Amino acid sequence: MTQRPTRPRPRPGSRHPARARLTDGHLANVYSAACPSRQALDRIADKWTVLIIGALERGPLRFGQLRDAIDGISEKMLTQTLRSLERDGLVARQDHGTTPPQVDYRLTALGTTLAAPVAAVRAWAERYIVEVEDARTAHDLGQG
Amino acid sequence: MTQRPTRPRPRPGSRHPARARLTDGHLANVYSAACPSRQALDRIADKWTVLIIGALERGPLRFGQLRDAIDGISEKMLTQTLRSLERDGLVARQDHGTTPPQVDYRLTALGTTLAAPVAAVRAWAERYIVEVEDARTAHDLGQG
DNA sequence: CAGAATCCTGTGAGATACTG
DNA sequence: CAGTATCTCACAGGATTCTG
Repeated sequence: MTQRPTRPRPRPGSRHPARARLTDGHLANVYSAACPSRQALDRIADKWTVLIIGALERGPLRFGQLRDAIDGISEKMLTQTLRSLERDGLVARQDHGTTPPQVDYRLTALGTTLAAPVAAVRAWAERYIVEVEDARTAHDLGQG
Repeated sequence: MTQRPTRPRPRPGSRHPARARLTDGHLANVYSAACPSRQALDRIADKWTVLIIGALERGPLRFGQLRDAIDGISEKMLTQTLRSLERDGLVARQDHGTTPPQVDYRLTALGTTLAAPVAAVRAWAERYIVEVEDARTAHDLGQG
């Protein structure tokens, strides 16, 4: 999904071996893959994560409701992503212990803080999708 | 990366066949995978996309500068993602036609509108990474 | 330098079946 | 209902080499 804990570690014998310098502060916005906030980004910048956070924005939902709300997600990915979000303290899982089982998911306080940025991205997508599509068809026409 | 044009199309014979209803407006934030803004999201919610947009935020960069600025990206993924961004009208490529070749990339006007939301997400990551890590270790300790 | 072309592998992710 | 367990495979994506 996104957690790739056993990332093969960029082999030292690579062709672009770190490329060390960056002598001046010219490229200040460099942050290494090891940088914690980069890892957080890697986690957040994920399709299903964004969609789940978005779906939970308005309140708790049950497993099945999430599955239905997020078109195209498989139960497997839903479960996996929810587990990750739970682990990262963004989503809380509440099992009511009833039978048939009833479990719901809600954003934690931390998760709520993420909802705003995510909503901004979604808003962008909704606002500018037309421009993107236009650019795309224009580009494709140009290329044949 | 994100473009998976030949996605095997969620087979109609699937076990959760659309699940049709959603009778009431209860889950208003459902948008199907076919919905355009969903597709835009699928494109945007990508690790490399976010990082490239972020890197170009402050001004044009050349290919090598981007490669160096974005730790962990391979030349292949950089090229691919740049091509996609170009196609979507978010990034403009300028080839100076010199030898040795010199090409630089900059955000288009459209791309610039995306920089803000993306920056918000990055800001979130930087601000809350600690909480996420804490939650994670707490959770992992709880589970053994 | 900025890529294109190739080869190869890990894993993201769907399909299916089983269970309390 | 809310999962878990498997099997499977396409493809994302890294490594490497080549070129104008």
